Amino acid sequence: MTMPSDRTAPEQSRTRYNRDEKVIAAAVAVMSDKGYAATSVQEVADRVGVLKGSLYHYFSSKEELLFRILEESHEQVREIRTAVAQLDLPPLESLLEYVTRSSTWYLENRDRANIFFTEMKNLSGDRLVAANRWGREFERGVSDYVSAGQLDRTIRTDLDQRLVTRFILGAVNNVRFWPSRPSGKQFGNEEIVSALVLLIRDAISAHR
Amino acid sequence: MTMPSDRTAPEQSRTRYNRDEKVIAAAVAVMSDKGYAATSVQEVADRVGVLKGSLYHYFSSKEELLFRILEESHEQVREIRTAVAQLDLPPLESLLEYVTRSSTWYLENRDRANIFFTEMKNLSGDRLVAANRWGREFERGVSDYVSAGQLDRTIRTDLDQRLVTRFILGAVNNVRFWPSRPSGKQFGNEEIVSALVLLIRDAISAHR
Amino acid sequence: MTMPSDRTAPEQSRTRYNRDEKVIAAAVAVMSDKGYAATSVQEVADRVGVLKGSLYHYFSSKEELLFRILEESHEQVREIRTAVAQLDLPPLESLLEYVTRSSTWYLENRDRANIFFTEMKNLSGDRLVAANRWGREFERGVSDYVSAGQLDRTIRTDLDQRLVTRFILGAVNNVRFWPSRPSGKQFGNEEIVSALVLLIRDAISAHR
Amino acid sequence: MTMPSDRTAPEQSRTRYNRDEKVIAAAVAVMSDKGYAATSVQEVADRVGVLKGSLYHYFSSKEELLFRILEESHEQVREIRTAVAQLDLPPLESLLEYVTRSSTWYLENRDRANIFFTEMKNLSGDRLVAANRWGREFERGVSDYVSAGQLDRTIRTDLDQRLVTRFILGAVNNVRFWPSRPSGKQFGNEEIVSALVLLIRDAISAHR
DNA sequence: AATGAATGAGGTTTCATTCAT
DNA sequence: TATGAATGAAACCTCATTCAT
Repeated sequence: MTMPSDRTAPEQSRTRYNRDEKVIAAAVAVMSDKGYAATSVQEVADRVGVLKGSLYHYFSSKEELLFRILEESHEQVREIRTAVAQLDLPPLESLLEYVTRSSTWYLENRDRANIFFTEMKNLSGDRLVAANRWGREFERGVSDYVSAGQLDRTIRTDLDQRLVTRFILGAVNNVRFWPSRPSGKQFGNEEIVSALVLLIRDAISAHR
Repeated sequence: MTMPSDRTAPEQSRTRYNRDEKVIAAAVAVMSDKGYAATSVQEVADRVGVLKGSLYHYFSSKEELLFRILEESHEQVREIRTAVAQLDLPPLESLLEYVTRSSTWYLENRDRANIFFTEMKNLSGDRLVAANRWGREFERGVSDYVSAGQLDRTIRTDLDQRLVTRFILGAVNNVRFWPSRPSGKQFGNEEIVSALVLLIRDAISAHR
Repeated sequence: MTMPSDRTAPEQSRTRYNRDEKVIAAAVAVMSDKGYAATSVQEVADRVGVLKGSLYHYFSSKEELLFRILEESHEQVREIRTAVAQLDLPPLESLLEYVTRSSTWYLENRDRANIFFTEMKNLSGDRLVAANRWGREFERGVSDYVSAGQLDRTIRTDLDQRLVTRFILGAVNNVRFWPSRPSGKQFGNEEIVSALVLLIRDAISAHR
Repeated sequence: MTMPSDRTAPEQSRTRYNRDEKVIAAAVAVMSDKGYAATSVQEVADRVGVLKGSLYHYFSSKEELLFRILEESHEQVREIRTAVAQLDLPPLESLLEYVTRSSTWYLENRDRANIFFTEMKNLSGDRLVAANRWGREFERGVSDYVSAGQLDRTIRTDLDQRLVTRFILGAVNNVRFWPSRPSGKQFGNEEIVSALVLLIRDAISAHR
């Protein structure tokens, strides 16, 4: 809450920041694995290497910890959307670029993605309201492109925009379950992403 | 820990059977909403209208209750697969028929589907092993059709069978999030399913 | 409570009696093994082969079941004492005869003896009062012989009668832990008992 | 299930150590009185003056609490055995010295002795295995002396060593029931112990 | 910042007992 | 007699959170 004084700021804030991130990283790992409700603060503390009580210097509650994780994920995906928007591509290309980049992020951050897509329901009050807003934003990011793509006839118009949007969202949200390569004999992230893009393009484009 | 044995004698009593089902229905509703871990036995009991302790006449543990729910869902989806197999259609048609029927089931049993796709991790021991086996079975159901479809050239061969399979599974598993029609102004289940099938067909078929 | 009518009496009472005994036998086995408090009515019912609720036709409560077991044991040991008294032997010989017979009973009824010596504390109210009376009676059975033996100089008089009595009681109560012969290579009951008697005699007799 | 590891660092804090001991002392008192199974964690907590949940800072389970009590008792009796062994007395004298010291310990720690001799059966898994090992150790402590005493002809050889051993163990284990002196009109511990030793010596020695 | 003891509410589960059938 | 569903209290244990140190 209080700003660090000028003199000690760089050192302190780095320390603080690192510790915050360490806690978040630990929480992400555990919560992705067992789910928010089944995760105890104790387990997170164990992983960080501090005592349970000490965590409360960084987070006011378990729910806030979840919120911060979701917020970070949301922020990073939003940046992807912003970056894609600045490329000024035609709708379908924008959409596919967005699919490419966000899928890549999900694959590189499987644990965070898991939490993002399954644990929102554990928030309450204002935090839940904020998270739901993110969800709608996220959906709009895709649905706007779909609408535009139908207008310029690059995306099929025989299906309602909402259905096409859901289809894309579902396919993208699920990449995190695609086979990874723990031992090198599976697929790389780029391979997975280009397959996904190919399939989505063929599913939704107007030309066939 | 212990595997559930046969609980209800077949004829034993309509009453008993109904009560079992009532408990399962209550648990499905609550667990779909809040998740297994965040659901208390108390809440399920309240919904059934009995005392907490009374539930243990029907289920030996909360985990067994979850297992029974998953088992029922598995059973019903498996029946769909069996029925489709008996139609003796060519691979791609079989696959799409299977997509049609299972998607419909997911839409008509959204709560059960939610639990099926997100709460397996809460099982342990033998029950977890059994559930994982279902998961693999389920995947095989799709992946066998994909392989056959690639062999007879009706399904695209430019992508590895495992990637195509995952894409389909992801799309199907996610129908449960598609916009339903609580107030009549959304889509009907058939409409959703035919859109899904159309999109999947265009994504994976060899002809374009 | 109600006396059976004349006609059906013999049959009925035998049945009833047998069932009562079956229940008691089951309870003895389980309670000796796990202790009264750790024994559930369910386990007793399982062993008898009836449902839990049915046991309450025979016993009004778990505590009464325990009481009946203790009462039976007490009764049988009391009969031993009476029989010995009727032999009209001199004090030391009476005492050793009593040790012989009661030790034998403990060895032949190890489970009942276990319960008799360890589970009385689980009774309450009137039943506890009655059981404590048995305990004192039991002790008197030995202590009277010791006193008489000290009077006629067959039992050592250098030790207070109460100490000698406790010593004997302790030795006798503990025979149930002496090595039995599950596979024939241990000792028989008679062998154990005569060793015990020999040792006690040498410990307490006045002549040495 | 899991074996208890080292709980308390040696120096760690007087406070912690004391609290552990306070909890153990409370548990000893209650469990000796009512038995392990009939003792609720609540009762122990009440006696310590903390909330039920707080006890779990010191012990991971009720069973572990029992284990710790038994372990402490075992440790103290083992030290007695070690001390006696270092006196380098002839077998019979060693045995009687051991009887003297351990009986004294039982009399001074009646509650702990009660638990030690009756509640082991409530352990399970590894803890039960460990406790059974103690039991065998304990028995060996006596039986080795008996064997040696028979070899050097100070202990009677007309009875099998195992029977003599059991007799001694039974007599010693039972001192805890001998009449104590709550109001001064009973016997002192030394008086009880010397009577016991006298009786055992006369029972088992070869000279008579 | 960190500790770790303590809290207190709530979790799952067990169980003796009752009772309508 | 027998059943077995239901009860309701109480059992053991967990856990997010607080706070004095």
